[in-house]
Amino acid sequence: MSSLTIGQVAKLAEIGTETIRFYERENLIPAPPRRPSGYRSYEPEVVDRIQFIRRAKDLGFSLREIAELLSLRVDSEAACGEVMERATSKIEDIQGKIKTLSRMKRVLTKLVASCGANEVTDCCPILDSLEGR
Amino acid sequence: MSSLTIGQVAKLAEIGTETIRFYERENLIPAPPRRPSGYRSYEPEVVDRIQFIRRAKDLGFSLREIAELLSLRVDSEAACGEVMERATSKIEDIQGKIKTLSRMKRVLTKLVASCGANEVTDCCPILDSLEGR
DNA sequence: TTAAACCCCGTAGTTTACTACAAGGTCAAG
DNA sequence: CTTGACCTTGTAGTAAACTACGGGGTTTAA
Repeated sequence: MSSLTIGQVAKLAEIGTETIRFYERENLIPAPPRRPSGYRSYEPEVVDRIQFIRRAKDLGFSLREIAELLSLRVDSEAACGEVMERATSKIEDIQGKIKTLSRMKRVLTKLVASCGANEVTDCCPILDSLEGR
Repeated sequence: MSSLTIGQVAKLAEIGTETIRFYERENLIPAPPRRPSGYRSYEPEVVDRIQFIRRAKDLGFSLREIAELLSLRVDSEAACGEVMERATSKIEDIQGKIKTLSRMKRVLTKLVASCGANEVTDCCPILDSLEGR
């Protein structure tokens, strides 16, 4: 038996069962088939999908944006162009985030370095001056 | 006169005046001096700070975490060690985000590439399979 | 000197993303 | 064959981060 109950999925994905149902209502995960009793019956892959949602959320994507990311696929030739367009814009978005994070990291690294260098009074660059663009 | 009213700051930072007051209440920006009338009088640097907050928020940091980031500085020798510790943990956090974003970008790039390659039926890798750890 | 545009404070409402019941049905171990 | 852990739906409550009033005082440009 490769199918899981909602509770088993919740445990594997380290998330509450109500959050899974909430994601189902919000169309972030597909409604699974049901057992005769009405219990949801999940394939193990749903765990990956939930973990993807969690990671994306942690990166500042809203659930709406995550739904868009998850819908980026092509079934028919016709949709290809539109998907490419959306994917390309997401890539730019992501590239921007990476750039900002890299700058933040560089400033923090400098902060740590100057702290270590034992510059006694007022020894660290202030983070305030980080992002004046 | 280099000082700004809240409305001028709001316009420059592309944000509402109520949000600025909200950030003040939440200690994300310092309470500015007042004019005799009670009007807030800002130095232009506050605009940078607000933009930093906006960027950090977009990267998935909560306002609490942003407040922490903004407080990373050292005035006395004593605080140095603790600041270094906090900064180091933030660097790791940021590094993790960069890594996940890079993976997302790689998968999306592959998606776009395979779309362009004109693989007609079911031509794109599904994003579902993105983050199985 | 007055009217539009701005500021003050306080409180209340909204959106997003959960999180917690309540009332009841199901399953599996002893 | 029952009991405790688990599932169902639906509704309501919460936390974070704004956002929008209302009732008033201030500035500034005509």
